[in-house]
Amino acid sequence: MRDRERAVTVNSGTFRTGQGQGALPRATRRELDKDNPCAACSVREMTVCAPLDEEEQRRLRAISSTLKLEPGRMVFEEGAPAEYVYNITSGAVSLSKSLADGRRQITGFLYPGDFLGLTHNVAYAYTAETLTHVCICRFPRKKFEEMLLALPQMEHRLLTIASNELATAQDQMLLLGRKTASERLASFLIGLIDRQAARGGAIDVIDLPMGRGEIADYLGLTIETVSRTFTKLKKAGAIALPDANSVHIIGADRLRDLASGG
Amino acid sequence: MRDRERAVTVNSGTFRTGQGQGALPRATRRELDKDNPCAACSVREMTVCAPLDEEEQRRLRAISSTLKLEPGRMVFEEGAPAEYVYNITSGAVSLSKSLADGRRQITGFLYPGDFLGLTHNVAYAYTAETLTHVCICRFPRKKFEEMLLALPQMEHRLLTIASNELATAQDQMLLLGRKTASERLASFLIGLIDRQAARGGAIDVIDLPMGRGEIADYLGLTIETVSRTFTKLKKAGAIALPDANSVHIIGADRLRDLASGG
DNA sequence: CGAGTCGTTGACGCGTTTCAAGTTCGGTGG
DNA sequence: CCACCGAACTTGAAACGCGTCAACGACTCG
Repeated sequence: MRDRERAVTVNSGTFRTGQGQGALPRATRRELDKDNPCAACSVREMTVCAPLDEEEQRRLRAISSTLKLEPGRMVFEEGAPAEYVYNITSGAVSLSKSLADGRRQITGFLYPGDFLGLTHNVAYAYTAETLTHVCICRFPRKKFEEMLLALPQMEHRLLTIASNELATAQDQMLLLGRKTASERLASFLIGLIDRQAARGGAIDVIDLPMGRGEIADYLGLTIETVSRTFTKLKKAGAIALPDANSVHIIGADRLRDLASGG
Repeated sequence: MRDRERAVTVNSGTFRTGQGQGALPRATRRELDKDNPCAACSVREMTVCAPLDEEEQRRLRAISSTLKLEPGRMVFEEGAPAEYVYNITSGAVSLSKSLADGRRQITGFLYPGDFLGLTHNVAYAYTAETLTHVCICRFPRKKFEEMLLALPQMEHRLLTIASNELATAQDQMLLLGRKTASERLASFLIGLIDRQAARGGAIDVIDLPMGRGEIADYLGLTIETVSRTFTKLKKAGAIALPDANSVHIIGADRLRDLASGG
Protein backbone atom coordinates (compact mmCIF):
# COMPACT_ATOMS: atom_id res chain seq x y z
CA MET A 1 0.00 0.00 0.00
CA ARG A 2 0.92 3.64 -0.32
CA ASP A 3 3.88 4.73 -2.37
CA ARG A 4 6.29 1.93 -1.73
CA GLU A 5 7.65 0.74 -5.05
CA ARG A 6 7.41 4.17 -6.40
CA ALA A 7 9.27 5.84 -3.57
CA VAL A 8 12.06 3.31 -3.95
CA THR A 9 12.38 4.27 -7.55
CA VAL A 10 12.32 7.95 -6.83
CA ASN A 11 14.91 7.69 -4.13
CA SER A 12 17.22 5.12 -5.60
CA GLY A 13 19.38 7.72 -7.24
CA THR A 14 20.49 9.52 -4.15
CA PHE A 15 19.10 7.76 -1.15
CA ARG A 16 20.20 4.19 -1.47
CA THR A 17 23.49 4.69 -3.19
CA GLY A 18 26.66 5.67 -1.45
CA GLN A 19 28.33 8.98 -1.00
CA GLY A 20 30.69 9.47 -3.87
CA GLN A 21 28.47 9.36 -6.93
CA GLY A 22 24.90 10.03 -8.07
CA ALA A 23 23.23 12.09 -10.73
CA LEU A 24 23.24 15.35 -8.78
CA PRO A 25 19.74 16.04 -10.03
CA ARG A 26 19.52 19.59 -8.76
CA ALA A 27 23.10 20.54 -9.41
CA THR A 28 22.32 23.02 -12.10
CA ARG A 29 19.46 24.86 -10.50
CA ARG A 30 19.89 28.37 -9.28
CA GLU A 31 21.65 28.26 -5.93
CA LEU A 32 21.16 30.60 -3.02
CA ASP A 33 24.85 30.48 -2.33
CA LYS A 34 26.29 29.90 -5.76
CA ASP A 35 28.39 33.00 -5.65
CA ASN A 36 29.66 32.29 -2.16
CA PRO A 37 33.29 31.37 -2.72
CA CYS A 38 33.27 29.52 0.56
CA ALA A 39 36.91 30.41 0.98
CA ALA A 40 36.31 31.67 4.49
CA CYS A 41 34.44 28.57 5.56
CA SER A 42 35.24 28.91 9.21
CA VAL A 43 33.94 28.54 12.71
CA ARG A 44 33.32 32.23 12.74
CA GLU A 45 29.91 31.50 11.22
CA MET A 46 29.05 29.26 14.14
CA THR A 47 27.10 31.20 16.66
CA VAL A 48 25.57 28.53 18.88
CA CYS A 49 22.79 30.90 19.93
CA ALA A 50 25.21 33.63 20.97
CA PRO A 51 28.48 34.80 19.42
CA LEU A 52 31.40 32.62 20.40
CA ASP A 53 34.11 34.15 22.52
CA GLU A 54 37.77 34.00 21.49
CA GLU A 55 38.60 30.96 23.57
CA GLU A 56 35.70 29.01 22.08
CA GLN A 57 36.59 30.02 18.55
CA ARG A 58 40.19 29.02 19.07
CA ARG A 59 39.32 25.59 20.43
CA LEU A 60 36.77 24.92 17.73
CA ARG A 61 39.12 25.95 14.97
CA ALA A 62 41.78 23.67 16.36
CA ILE A 63 39.65 20.57 15.82
CA SER A 64 37.65 21.54 12.75
CA SER A 65 38.10 20.73 9.11
CA THR A 66 36.16 22.15 6.20
CA LEU A 67 34.17 20.30 3.58
CA LYS A 68 32.57 21.45 0.37
CA LEU A 69 29.77 19.30 -1.01
CA GLU A 70 27.76 19.37 -4.20
CA PRO A 71 23.94 19.25 -4.18
CA GLY A 72 22.36 15.86 -3.66
CA ARG A 73 25.23 14.35 -1.68
CA MET A 74 24.85 12.44 1.53
CA VAL A 75 26.68 13.94 4.50
CA PHE A 76 25.99 10.88 6.63
CA GLU A 77 23.46 8.09 6.67
CA GLU A 78 21.00 6.89 9.30
CA GLY A 79 22.61 4.07 11.24
CA ALA A 80 26.21 4.93 10.37
CA PRO A 81 28.67 5.36 13.27
CA ALA A 82 28.37 8.91 14.57
CA GLU A 83 32.01 9.96 14.30
CA TYR A 84 31.62 13.61 13.47
CA VAL A 85 29.60 16.65 14.43
CA TYR A 86 28.95 19.21 11.69
CA ASN A 87 28.05 22.84 11.43
CA ILE A 88 26.79 24.40 8.23
CA THR A 89 28.59 27.46 6.91
CA SER A 90 26.66 27.92 3.70
CA GLY A 91 23.95 26.12 1.76
CA ALA A 92 21.05 23.95 2.90
CA VAL A 93 20.78 20.38 4.17
CA SER A 94 17.85 18.01 4.73
CA LEU A 95 17.56 15.53 7.59
CA SER A 96 15.43 12.47 6.96
CA LYS A 97 14.43 9.06 8.22
CA SER A 98 13.14 6.29 5.99
CA LEU A 99 11.24 3.05 6.20
CA ALA A 100 12.61 -0.11 4.60
CA ASP A 101 10.38 0.26 1.53
CA GLY A 102 11.60 3.75 0.76
CA ARG A 103 8.91 5.91 2.32
CA ARG A 104 10.79 8.91 3.60
CA GLN A 105 10.10 11.60 6.17
CA ILE A 106 12.22 14.73 6.17
CA THR A 107 12.44 15.92 9.76
CA GLY A 108 14.04 19.25 9.10
CA PHE A 109 15.89 21.60 6.78
CA LEU A 110 19.12 23.11 8.06
CA TYR A 111 20.70 26.41 7.11
CA PRO A 112 23.98 28.19 7.87
CA GLY A 113 24.76 28.17 11.58
CA ASP A 114 22.87 24.96 12.25
CA PHE A 115 24.45 21.88 13.78
CA LEU A 116 23.94 18.36 12.54
CA GLY A 117 25.04 15.04 13.90
CA LEU A 118 24.68 16.00 17.55
CA THR A 119 23.64 12.79 19.21
CA HIS A 120 24.37 10.86 22.36
CA ASN A 121 24.16 7.54 20.57
CA VAL A 122 26.79 5.54 18.74
CA ALA A 123 24.97 5.90 15.41
CA TYR A 124 23.31 8.74 13.55
CA ALA A 125 19.54 8.60 13.91
CA TYR A 126 18.87 10.17 10.53
CA THR A 127 20.32 10.77 7.10
CA ALA A 128 21.70 14.18 6.16
CA GLU A 129 21.79 15.20 2.49
CA THR A 130 22.79 18.42 0.79
CA LEU A 131 20.13 20.36 -1.10
CA THR A 132 22.50 22.93 -2.57
CA HIS A 133 26.22 23.48 -2.75
CA VAL A 134 27.17 23.29 0.89
CA CYS A 135 30.16 24.40 2.90
CA ILE A 136 30.35 22.66 6.22
CA CYS A 137 32.63 22.48 9.28
CA ARG A 138 33.38 19.05 10.61
CA PHE A 139 34.52 18.19 14.16
CA PRO A 140 35.59 14.76 15.35
CA ARG A 141 32.89 13.95 17.83
CA LYS A 142 35.26 12.72 20.52
CA LYS A 143 37.26 15.93 20.48
CA PHE A 144 34.09 17.96 20.33
CA GLU A 145 32.78 16.28 23.45
CA GLU A 146 36.10 16.71 25.24
CA MET A 147 35.85 20.37 24.47
CA LEU A 148 32.35 20.53 25.88
CA LEU A 149 33.59 19.16 29.18
CA ALA A 150 35.92 22.11 29.45
CA LEU A 151 33.35 24.69 28.32
CA PRO A 152 30.14 24.25 30.29
CA GLN A 153 28.57 27.39 28.88
CA MET A 154 28.93 25.81 25.46
CA GLU A 155 26.93 22.84 26.65
CA HIS A 156 24.34 25.22 28.03
CA ARG A 157 23.96 26.70 24.57
CA LEU A 158 23.60 23.28 23.02
CA LEU A 159 20.84 22.58 25.51
CA THR A 160 19.12 25.76 24.41
CA ILE A 161 19.45 24.66 20.80
CA ALA A 162 18.10 21.19 21.56
CA SER A 163 15.24 22.71 23.50
CA ASN A 164 14.29 24.89 20.55
CA GLU A 165 14.57 21.99 18.14
CA LEU A 166 12.28 20.00 20.36
CA ALA A 167 9.68 22.75 20.27
CA THR A 168 9.95 22.86 16.48
CA ALA A 169 9.58 19.09 16.33
CA GLN A 170 6.39 19.30 18.38
CA ASP A 171 4.99 21.91 16.02
CA GLN A 172 5.79 19.58 13.15
CA MET A 173 4.01 16.70 14.89
CA LEU A 174 0.89 18.87 15.14
CA LEU A 175 1.27 19.64 11.45
CA LEU A 176 1.75 16.02 10.39
CA GLY A 177 -0.94 14.62 12.65
CA ARG A 178 -3.70 17.16 12.33
CA LYS A 179 -3.33 19.70 9.56
CA THR A 180 -4.78 19.62 6.05
CA ALA A 181 -2.60 19.91 2.95
CA SER A 182 -3.26 23.66 2.60
CA GLU A 183 -2.53 24.25 6.26
CA ARG A 184 0.71 22.26 5.99
CA LEU A 185 1.99 24.19 3.02
CA ALA A 186 0.97 27.51 4.57
CA SER A 187 2.77 26.55 7.80
CA PHE A 188 5.83 25.61 5.82
CA LEU A 189 5.95 28.90 3.96
CA ILE A 190 5.29 30.95 7.09
CA GLY A 191 8.04 29.04 8.86
CA LEU A 192 10.50 29.86 6.09
CA ILE A 193 9.48 33.50 6.08
CA ASP A 194 9.80 33.83 9.85
CA ARG A 195 13.17 32.16 9.77
CA GLN A 196 14.31 34.52 7.06
CA ALA A 197 12.94 37.53 8.91
CA ALA A 198 14.73 36.50 12.10
CA ARG A 199 17.98 36.56 10.13
CA GLY A 200 17.24 39.91 8.63
CA GLY A 201 16.19 38.59 5.22
CA ALA A 202 13.26 39.40 3.00
CA ILE A 203 9.76 39.07 4.42
CA ASP A 204 7.84 38.52 1.21
CA VAL A 205 10.06 36.51 -1.12
CA ILE A 206 11.24 32.96 -0.53
CA ASP A 207 13.82 31.14 -2.58
CA LEU A 208 13.25 27.45 -2.07
CA PRO A 209 16.47 25.45 -1.99
CA MET A 210 14.50 22.19 -2.09
CA GLY A 211 12.30 20.61 -4.74
CA ARG A 212 8.65 19.52 -4.56
CA GLY A 213 9.74 16.04 -3.53
CA GLU A 214 11.57 17.30 -0.47
CA ILE A 215 8.69 19.56 0.48
CA ALA A 216 6.33 16.60 0.13
CA ASP A 217 8.52 14.40 2.31
CA TYR A 218 8.75 17.17 4.88
CA LEU A 219 4.99 17.78 5.00
CA GLY A 220 3.90 14.14 4.88
CA LEU A 221 2.26 14.57 1.46
CA THR A 222 2.97 13.50 -2.11
CA ILE A 223 4.64 15.57 -4.80
CA GLU A 224 1.34 15.86 -6.63
CA THR A 225 -0.54 17.15 -3.61
CA VAL A 226 2.17 19.72 -2.90
CA SER A 227 2.00 20.91 -6.49
CA ARG A 228 -1.80 21.07 -6.45
CA THR A 229 -1.75 22.94 -3.15
CA PHE A 230 0.75 25.48 -4.46
CA THR A 231 -1.64 26.07 -7.36
CA LYS A 232 -4.55 26.39 -4.97
CA LEU A 233 -2.78 29.00 -2.84
CA LYS A 234 -1.80 30.83 -6.01
CA LYS A 235 -5.37 30.86 -7.32
CA ALA A 236 -6.56 32.04 -3.92
CA GLY A 237 -4.22 35.01 -4.24
CA ALA A 238 -2.13 34.15 -1.19
CA ILE A 239 1.10 33.62 -3.09
CA ALA A 240 2.67 34.07 -6.50
CA LEU A 241 5.04 31.63 -8.15
CA PRO A 242 7.40 33.41 -10.56
CA ASP A 243 9.08 30.04 -10.98
CA ALA A 244 8.94 26.71 -9.18
CA ASN A 245 11.66 27.69 -6.70
CA SER A 246 10.49 31.18 -5.84
CA VAL A 247 7.48 32.14 -3.78
CA HIS A 248 6.12 35.64 -3.34
CA ILE A 249 4.03 36.05 -0.24
CA ILE A 250 1.02 38.18 -1.10
CA GLY A 251 -1.46 37.43 1.65
CA ALA A 252 0.74 36.83 4.67
CA ASP A 253 -2.19 37.22 7.06
CA ARG A 254 -4.29 34.72 5.17
CA LEU A 255 -1.38 32.30 5.14
CA ARG A 256 -0.88 32.70 8.88
CA ASP A 257 -4.55 32.07 9.54
CA LEU A 258 -4.38 28.97 7.40
CA ALA A 259 -1.21 27.79 9.12
CA SER A 260 -2.80 27.97 12.54
CA GLY A 261 -5.95 26.18 11.45
CA GLY A 262 -8.17 29.17 10.63
CA MET B 1 -13.28 20.39 7.34
CA ARG B 2 -12.04 17.53 9.46
CA ASP B 3 -13.16 17.04 13.04
CA ARG B 4 -13.39 20.59 14.20
CA GLU B 5 -16.71 21.10 15.91
CA ARG B 6 -16.60 17.60 17.14
CA ALA B 7 -13.17 17.82 18.67
CA VAL B 8 -14.16 21.01 20.44
CA THR B 9 -17.03 19.16 22.03
CA VAL B 10 -14.88 16.25 23.01
CA ASN B 11 -12.24 18.42 24.56
CA SER B 12 -14.35 21.08 26.17
CA GLY B 13 -14.61 19.19 29.40
CA THR B 14 -10.98 19.05 30.23
CA PHE B 15 -9.07 20.97 27.65
CA ARG B 16 -10.58 24.40 27.65
CA THR B 17 -11.58 24.73 31.22
CA GLY B 18 -9.26 25.64 34.02
CA GLN B 19 -7.41 23.56 36.48
CA GLY B 20 -9.64 23.16 39.49
CA GLN B 21 -12.73 21.45 38.10
CA GLY B 22 -13.83 19.17 35.28
CA ALA B 23 -15.62 15.90 34.99
CA LEU B 24 -12.58 13.70 35.63
CA PRO B 25 -13.77 11.33 32.97
CA ARG B 26 -11.31 8.57 33.62
CA ALA B 27 -11.15 8.90 37.37
CA THR B 28 -12.75 5.58 38.08
CA ARG B 29 -10.87 3.42 35.67
CA ARG B 30 -8.32 0.97 36.94
CA GLU B 31 -5.15 2.84 37.75
CA LEU B 32 -1.62 1.63 37.37
CA ASP B 33 -0.69 3.42 40.54
CA LYS B 34 -3.88 3.45 42.50
CA ASP B 35 -2.39 1.63 45.42
CA ASN B 36 0.66 3.86 45.47
CA PRO B 37 0.16 5.96 48.58
CA CYS B 38 2.50 8.54 47.15
CA ALA B 39 3.62 9.38 50.64
CA ALA B 40 7.26 9.19 49.69
CA CYS B 41 6.83 11.43 46.69
CA SER B 42 10.39 12.63 46.58
CA VAL B 43 13.27 13.53 44.38
CA ARG B 44 14.69 10.11 45.05
CA GLU B 45 12.69 8.88 42.05
CA MET B 46 14.36 11.41 39.82
CA THR B 47 17.22 9.80 38.04
CA VAL B 48 17.99 12.20 35.19
CA CYS B 49 19.60 9.40 33.17
CA ALA B 50 21.90 8.37 36.02
CA PRO B 51 21.30 8.17 39.76
CA LEU B 52 21.63 11.52 41.45
CA ASP B 53 24.47 11.96 43.88
CA GLU B 54 23.87 13.21 47.44
CA GLU B 55 24.64 16.81 46.67
CA GLU B 56 22.20 16.87 43.77
CA GLN B 57 19.48 15.20 45.79
CA ARG B 58 19.95 17.65 48.61
CA ARG B 59 19.75 20.68 46.36
CA LEU B 60 16.74 19.39 44.49
CA ARG B 61 14.89 18.55 47.66
CA ALA B 62 15.55 22.01 48.99
CA ILE B 63 13.61 23.65 46.17
CA SER B 64 10.97 21.03 45.44
CA SER B 65 7.38 20.72 46.51
CA THR B 66 5.08 17.79 45.93
CA LEU B 67 1.73 17.73 44.18
CA LYS B 68 -0.90 15.05 43.88
CA LEU B 69 -3.31 15.33 40.97
CA GLU B 70 -6.41 13.42 39.97
CA PRO B 71 -6.83 12.01 36.46
CA GLY B 72 -7.86 14.47 33.76
CA ARG B 73 -6.36 17.55 35.38
CA MET B 74 -4.24 20.08 33.62
CA VAL B 75 -0.74 20.49 35.03
CA PHE B 76 -0.10 23.51 32.86
CA GLU B 77 -1.44 24.90 29.63
CA GLU B 78 0.19 25.79 26.33
CA GLY B 79 1.01 29.49 26.37
CA ALA B 80 0.97 29.92 30.15
CA PRO B 81 4.04 31.47 31.81
CA ALA B 82 6.61 28.74 32.38
CA GLU B 83 7.16 29.21 36.10
CA TYR B 84 7.82 25.65 37.16
CA VAL B 85 9.68 22.56 36.09
CA TYR B 86 8.14 19.20 37.01
CA ASN B 87 9.25 15.65 37.47
CA ILE B 88 6.81 12.77 37.64
CA THR B 89 7.02 10.45 40.62
CA SER B 90 4.06 8.23 39.82
CA GLY B 91 1.31 8.08 37.23
CA ALA B 92 1.18 9.13 33.60
CA VAL B 93 0.87 12.49 31.85
CA SER B 94 0.13 13.53 28.27
CA LEU B 95 1.71 16.47 26.46
CA SER B 96 -0.30 18.04 23.68
CA LYS B 97 -0.63 20.95 21.33
CA SER B 98 -3.90 22.10 19.82
CA LEU B 99 -5.20 24.20 16.97
CA ALA B 100 -7.75 26.93 17.59
CA ASP B 101 -10.65 24.74 16.48
CA GLY B 102 -9.80 21.97 18.92
CA ARG B 103 -7.85 19.54 16.78
CA ARG B 104 -5.26 18.13 19.14
CA GLN B 105 -1.94 16.40 18.74
CA ILE B 106 -0.46 14.56 21.69
CA THR B 107 3.32 14.80 21.37
CA GLY B 108 4.20 12.36 24.11
CA PHE B 109 3.22 10.35 27.15
CA LEU B 110 5.33 10.76 30.28
CA TYR B 111 5.94 8.25 33.05
CA PRO B 112 7.71 8.29 36.43
CA GLY B 113 11.16 9.82 36.20
CA ASP B 114 10.28 12.03 33.23
CA PHE B 115 10.61 15.80 33.27
CA LEU B 116 8.05 18.21 31.97
CA GLY B 117 8.07 21.94 31.53
CA LEU B 118 11.73 22.15 30.61
CA THR B 119 11.86 25.03 28.18
CA HIS B 120 14.04 28.01 27.42
CA ASN B 121 11.06 30.17 26.59
CA VAL B 122 8.88 32.34 28.77
CA ALA B 123 5.80 30.23 28.08
CA TYR B 124 5.06 26.52 27.98
CA ALA B 125 4.94 25.27 24.40
CA TYR B 126 2.41 22.56 25.16
CA THR B 127 -0.33 21.50 27.54
CA ALA B 128 0.33 18.82 30.15
CA GLU B 129 -2.60 16.79 31.49
CA THR B 130 -2.75 13.88 33.89
CA LEU B 131 -4.01 10.54 32.58
CA THR B 132 -4.07 8.81 35.97
CA HIS B 133 -3.60 9.77 39.57
CA VAL B 134 -0.26 11.49 39.46
CA CYS B 135 2.33 12.39 42.04
CA ILE B 136 4.68 15.05 40.80
CA CYS B 137 7.64 17.09 42.06
CA ARG B 138 7.56 20.76 41.28
CA PHE B 139 10.57 23.11 41.14
CA PRO B 140 10.43 26.86 40.68
CA ARG B 141 12.08 27.29 37.34
CA LYS B 142 14.28 30.16 38.42
CA LYS B 143 15.73 28.20 41.29
CA PHE B 144 16.06 25.13 39.11
CA GLU B 145 18.10 27.08 36.59
CA GLU B 146 20.26 28.60 39.30
CA MET B 147 20.96 25.10 40.48
CA LEU B 148 21.95 24.04 36.97
CA LEU B 149 24.55 26.77 36.84
CA ALA B 150 26.22 25.24 39.87
CA LEU B 151 25.95 21.66 38.65
CA PRO B 152 27.20 21.40 35.09
CA GLN B 153 27.00 17.60 35.04
CA MET B 154 23.30 17.99 35.71
CA GLU B 155 22.99 20.14 32.62
CA HIS B 156 24.91 17.53 30.70
CA ARG B 157 22.30 14.97 31.69
CA LEU B 158 19.50 17.25 30.64
CA LEU B 159 21.20 17.58 27.27
CA THR B 160 21.26 13.80 27.01
CA ILE B 161 17.58 13.70 27.86
CA ALA B 162 16.74 16.39 25.32
CA SER B 163 18.81 14.59 22.71
CA ASN B 164 16.89 11.37 23.29
CA GLU B 165 13.56 13.19 23.21
CA LEU B 166 14.56 14.71 19.92
CA ALA B 167 15.29 11.28 18.46
CA THR B 168 11.91 10.05 19.70
CA ALA B 169 10.23 13.08 18.17
CA GLN B 170 11.83 12.31 14.82
CA ASP B 171 10.57 8.74 14.98
CA GLN B 172 7.13 10.12 15.67
CA MET B 173 7.36 12.43 12.67
CA LEU B 174 8.12 9.43 10.48
CA LEU B 175 5.11 7.70 12.00
CA LEU B 176 2.76 10.65 11.52
CA GLY B 177 3.97 11.53 8.06
CA ARG B 178 4.38 8.15 6.44
CA LYS B 179 2.91 5.19 8.31
CA THR B 180 -0.50 3.54 7.84
CA ALA B 181 -2.96 3.15 10.70
CA SER B 182 -1.86 -0.43 11.44
CA GLU B 183 1.79 0.55 11.37
CA ARG B 184 1.10 3.44 13.72
CA LEU B 185 -0.69 1.34 16.27
CA ALA B 186 1.94 -1.40 16.05
CA SER B 187 4.69 1.18 16.55
CA PHE B 188 2.85 2.58 19.53
CA LEU B 189 2.48 -0.81 21.19
CA ILE B 190 6.08 -1.80 20.48
CA GLY B 191 7.23 1.51 21.90
CA LEU B 192 5.32 0.89 25.12
CA ILE B 193 6.65 -2.66 25.38
CA ASP B 194 10.24 -1.56 24.82
CA ARG B 195 9.86 1.19 27.37
CA GLN B 196 8.47 -1.28 29.88
CA ALA B 197 11.21 -3.80 29.16
CA ALA B 198 13.89 -1.14 29.64
CA ARG B 199 12.47 -0.53 33.11
CA GLY B 200 12.37 -4.21 33.92
CA GLY B 201 8.63 -4.61 33.39
CA ALA B 202 6.62 -7.19 31.53
CA ILE B 203 7.40 -7.84 27.88
CA ASP B 204 4.05 -9.18 26.78
CA VAL B 205 1.37 -7.32 28.72
CA ILE B 206 0.61 -3.63 28.48
CA ASP B 207 -1.70 -1.69 30.76
CA LEU B 208 -2.78 1.41 28.89
CA PRO B 209 -3.15 4.43 31.16
CA MET B 210 -4.77 6.38 28.30
CA GLY B 211 -8.05 6.01 26.46
CA ARG B 212 -8.73 5.55 22.76
CA GLY B 213 -9.06 9.29 22.32
CA GLU B 214 -5.56 9.93 23.63
CA ILE B 215 -4.11 7.15 21.51
CA ALA B 216 -5.86 8.62 18.47
CA ASP B 217 -4.52 12.10 19.19
CA TYR B 218 -1.03 10.65 19.66
CA LEU B 219 -1.10 8.67 16.41
CA GLY B 220 -2.78 11.30 14.25
CA LEU B 221 -5.91 9.17 13.78
CA THR B 222 -9.52 9.21 14.99
CA ILE B 223 -10.97 7.22 17.85
CA GLU B 224 -12.88 5.04 15.40
CA THR B 225 -9.82 4.20 13.35
CA VAL B 226 -7.84 3.31 16.49
CA SER B 227 -10.66 1.05 17.64
CA ARG B 228 -10.97 -0.61 14.24
CA THR B 229 -7.22 -1.10 14.05
CA PHE B 230 -7.12 -2.71 17.49
CA THR B 231 -9.78 -5.10 16.24
CA LYS B 232 -7.79 -5.74 13.08
CA LEU B 233 -4.63 -6.60 15.01
CA LYS B 234 -6.68 -8.80 17.31
CA LYS B 235 -8.24 -10.68 14.40
CA ALA B 236 -4.80 -11.05 12.83
CA GLY B 237 -3.65 -12.76 16.02
CA ALA B 238 -0.99 -10.20 16.86
CA ILE B 239 -2.56 -9.07 20.12
CA ALA B 240 -5.31 -9.95 22.56
CA LEU B 241 -7.53 -7.45 24.34
CA PRO B 242 -8.74 -8.81 27.71
CA ASP B 243 -10.30 -5.40 28.23
CA ALA B 244 -10.02 -2.02 26.57
CA ASN B 245 -7.07 -0.95 28.70
CA SER B 246 -5.00 -4.13 28.58
CA VAL B 247 -3.08 -5.48 25.63
CA HIS B 248 -1.44 -8.88 25.43
CA ILE B 249 1.31 -9.06 22.85
CA ILE B 250 1.06 -12.37 21.03
CA GLY B 251 2.98 -11.84 17.82
CA ALA B 252 5.73 -9.45 18.87
CA ASP B 253 7.73 -10.16 15.71
CA ARG B 254 4.77 -9.50 13.48
CA LEU B 255 4.12 -6.26 15.33
CA ARG B 256 7.75 -5.19 14.98
CA ASP B 257 7.68 -5.90 11.26
CA LEU B 258 4.50 -3.87 10.94
CA ALA B 259 5.95 -1.02 13.00
CA SER B 260 8.97 -0.71 10.75
CA GLY B 261 6.92 -0.76 7.57
CA GLY B 262 7.12 -4.48 6.72
C1' DC C 1 -33.08 1.92 36.45
C1' DG C 2 -31.81 6.19 33.83
C1' DA C 3 -27.86 8.95 32.53
C1' DG C 4 -23.31 9.53 31.03
C1' DT C 5 -18.87 7.90 29.32
C1' DC C 6 -16.26 4.95 26.59
C1' DG C 7 -15.48 1.67 23.13
C1' DT C 8 -17.08 -0.83 18.96
C1' DT C 9 -19.10 -1.39 14.52
C1' DG C 10 -21.36 -0.15 10.07
C1' DA C 11 -22.33 2.85 6.03
C1' DC C 12 -20.98 6.55 3.54
C1' DG C 13 -18.18 10.62 2.05
C1' DC C 14 -14.09 13.04 1.16
C1' DG C 15 -9.22 14.40 0.92
C1' DT C 16 -5.29 12.60 -0.44
C1' DT C 17 -2.87 9.12 -3.07
C1' DT C 18 -2.20 6.64 -7.17
C1' DC C 19 -1.71 6.30 -11.95
C1' DA C 20 -1.09 8.52 -16.22
C1' DA C 21 -0.48 12.18 -19.30
C1' DG C 22 1.09 16.73 -20.36
C1' DT C 23 3.96 20.98 -19.85
C1' DT C 24 7.88 23.77 -18.89
C1' DC C 25 12.57 24.62 -18.78
C1' DG C 26 17.54 24.24 -18.80
C1' DG C 27 21.21 21.85 -21.02
C1' DT C 28 23.21 19.64 -25.09
C1' DG C 29 24.51 18.81 -29.56
C1' DG C 30 23.68 19.09 -34.41
C1' DC D 1 19.97 28.93 -33.57
C1' DC D 2 17.00 25.33 -32.92
C1' DA D 3 15.69 20.40 -32.30
C1' DC D 4 16.06 17.23 -28.84
C1' DC D 5 16.24 15.25 -24.26
C1' DG D 6 15.62 14.49 -19.43
C1' DA D 7 14.28 16.21 -14.99
C1' DA D 8 11.02 18.59 -12.50
C1' DC D 9 6.63 20.27 -12.16
C1' DT D 10 1.69 20.39 -13.21
C1' DT D 11 -2.79 18.57 -14.15
C1' DG D 12 -6.59 15.19 -14.68
C1' DA D 13 -9.22 10.95 -13.54
C1' DA D 14 -9.93 7.12 -10.70
C1' DA D 15 -9.04 4.47 -6.42
C1' DC D 16 -8.64 4.05 -1.64
C1' DG D 17 -7.69 4.70 3.30
C1' DC D 18 -9.25 7.14 6.77
C1' DG D 19 -12.69 10.48 8.58
C1' DT D 20 -17.48 11.40 9.47
C1' DC D 21 -21.90 10.32 11.07
C1' DA D 22 -24.81 7.31 13.46
C1' DA D 23 -26.25 3.45 16.12
C1' DC D 24 -25.37 0.19 19.64
C1' DG D 25 -23.42 -2.34 23.69
C1' DA D 26 -20.69 -2.45 28.06
C1' DC D 27 -19.88 -0.37 32.16
C1' DT D 28 -20.14 2.91 36.12
C1' DC D 29 -22.45 5.85 39.06
C1' DG D 30 -26.14 8.26 41.24
